[in-house]
Amino acid sequence: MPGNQITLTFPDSSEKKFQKGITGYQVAESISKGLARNALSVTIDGNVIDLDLPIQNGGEIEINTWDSDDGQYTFWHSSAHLLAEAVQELYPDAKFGIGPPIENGFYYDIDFGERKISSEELPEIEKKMIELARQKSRFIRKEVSKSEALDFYRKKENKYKVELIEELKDGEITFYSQGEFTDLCMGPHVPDTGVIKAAKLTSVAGAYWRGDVKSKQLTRIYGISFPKQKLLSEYLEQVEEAKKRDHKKLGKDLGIYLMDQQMVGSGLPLWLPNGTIIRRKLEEYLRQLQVERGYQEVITPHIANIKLYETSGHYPYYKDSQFNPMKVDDDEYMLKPMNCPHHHRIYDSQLRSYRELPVRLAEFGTVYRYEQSGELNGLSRVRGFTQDDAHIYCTHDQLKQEIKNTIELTQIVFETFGMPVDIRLSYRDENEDKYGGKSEFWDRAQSEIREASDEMGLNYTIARGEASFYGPKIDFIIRDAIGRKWQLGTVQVDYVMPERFDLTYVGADNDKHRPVIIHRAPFGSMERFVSILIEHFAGDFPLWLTPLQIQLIPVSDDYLSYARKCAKELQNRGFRIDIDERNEQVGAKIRDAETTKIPYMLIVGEKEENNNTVSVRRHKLGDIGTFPFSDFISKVEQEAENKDLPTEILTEQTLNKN
RNA sequence: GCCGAAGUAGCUCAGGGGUAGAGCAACGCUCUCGUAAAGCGUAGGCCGGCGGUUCGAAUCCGCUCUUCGGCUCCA
Repeated sequence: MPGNQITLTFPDSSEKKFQKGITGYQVAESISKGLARNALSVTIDGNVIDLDLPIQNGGEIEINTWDSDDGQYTFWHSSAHLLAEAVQELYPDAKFGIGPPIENGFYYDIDFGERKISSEELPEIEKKMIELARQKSRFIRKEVSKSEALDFYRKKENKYKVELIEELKDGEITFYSQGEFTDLCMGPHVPDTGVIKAAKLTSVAGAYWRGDVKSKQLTRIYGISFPKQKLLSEYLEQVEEAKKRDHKKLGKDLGIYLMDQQMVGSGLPLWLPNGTIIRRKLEEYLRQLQVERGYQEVITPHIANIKLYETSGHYPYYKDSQFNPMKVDDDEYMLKPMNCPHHHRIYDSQLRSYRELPVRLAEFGTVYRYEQSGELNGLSRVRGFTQDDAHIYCTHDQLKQEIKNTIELTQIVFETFGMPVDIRLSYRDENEDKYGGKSEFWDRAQSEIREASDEMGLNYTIARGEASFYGPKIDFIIRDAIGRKWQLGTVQVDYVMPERFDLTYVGADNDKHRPVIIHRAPFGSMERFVSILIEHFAGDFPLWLTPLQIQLIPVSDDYLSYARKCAKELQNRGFRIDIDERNEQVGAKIRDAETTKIPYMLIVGEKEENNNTVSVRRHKLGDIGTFPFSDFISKVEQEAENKDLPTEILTEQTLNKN
């Protein structure tokens, strides 16, 4: 009977008819046995459900395996339940909070009462998890009434689940059980625990119940799991790789920055000579791009009268994350927490005509914010940092084009570093109190950034509730060389500050009008960007950025003069070079240059001196042969000029494309 | 700020109630050397800080500071 049939559309757009009430598993089976074996859950019209639930209505269907995000989500969600089951067996008094999947694994928040769990106990829990997984217990879904659910957890004296259930509607409450463990859960889950072949509990940490500082702090156990042992090993290798790249370690090894807790203070980095070269090179690079695009650079002081921030509304709005004001004469002054208000005053310092708009004011401006001590982290989270800030004052008619220009600039920047970019449009959500400015402006700004993105043919996602308080924004989320995502640059539209600072321009009609402001910062913060670059390149910077570019290694003292001659020539052409004049063997000098990640080594001895050549070693590649000195110079000049990426990055990208 | 872990030489780490250890780095001397570590020697530490227990503490206990992993926050 046709009434009993539903039509399902597969990801490849093919359609198939099925009996109403068929399960996801059966659909998978109808495609292939392998798919059915690997299936973890099924997504129908965007809703992820269990494989054994009957499908009542047609729609878009996707069978989720480990290879899809939904599949991994299901897998890790079930793993969280497995973790809870193991904990329940080992610590019968434990009370469970919530246990969701996350980007890389899962966690469970647990109240262990007076007992403290240390990381030494994790292997035992891990062992129990695998033992339980081997029992291949099925995940059984059960619909329960609200009173039943409340009864169940009241008996267990679990106030957390009771609190959660009280907020749910009767009729939509489900429990999931596997083995001896039952949990309040809306699902979905994998068919049985047997699919979890490998698990690793990675850390234990405190976490407030429902993220509320005033609530009780529960013990959060983090873990990750896989359907194959091999995947776990690969994951652990990747974690090791990330550790090797840690900018805090490399930053110290390579002499990039220093944190001096004793006398300077937490979160206040000291840039060492090597780090300063990298930072200045980045600044020069962006400055050049900005000059080409009509930006004007300005410099503003590090403190200002508090009136400035009261006018912008940042104070007292962000009072908790600012350094306390200080008394100066009869006024209060503050360390500047952002550059924008200063730029607004520069804009407002003269009468502006529509003919001179857009005015684009740029500054590498250092700002100070009071971050909580526990939040500080190397260069990536600090209390004093420099933004590659700029504010573009333009007319409403110019807005879209200016947005496009800033997007284009940001894209060029990340391309230079070999970082693929994902774009996110951050809109406001329904909670209008969180935001300033008129509703109509918001709607207009949101559609402008969307139109600009569309016209540029960008792929983007929309995130509601991620806007800043004064306007919607475009966030650039980059992926580094080992696939991690970082939110970097942003472009923000602002209709609020022009009002607050009463900014105007004289239009063609001879009337005063409000400009619109675009805030933008491709790097975001120089400190954080450098920390990400260090990890992205694993310290092997492109030639143009690297602090020491060429190491000259004379074979013995007899060839020092030739080495000095070459060095002088390279220096004259602007290269950063060093001669290893130490009384060491060649092998040792090479080794030291290699471990400090210097891109080029020039070994010079009798042969080279006689033929006016250099023997060239490239970092990580080794000996690449002997070249006439002049050929070497043109090769490296070109490499630096083109801002070529280190070979390895190029290789990884090429591989990723295939 | 809160939870957990850790602080021993410039770096990486061992030790552990009875005079503080190694490797690398540094410094000195010898070797003048051909593609990832020459040899010998010297120096280097209030075992993060304060207090307690003890005849005696780097070691045990308490507090504190700092760092790391999380939580919260991020204009």
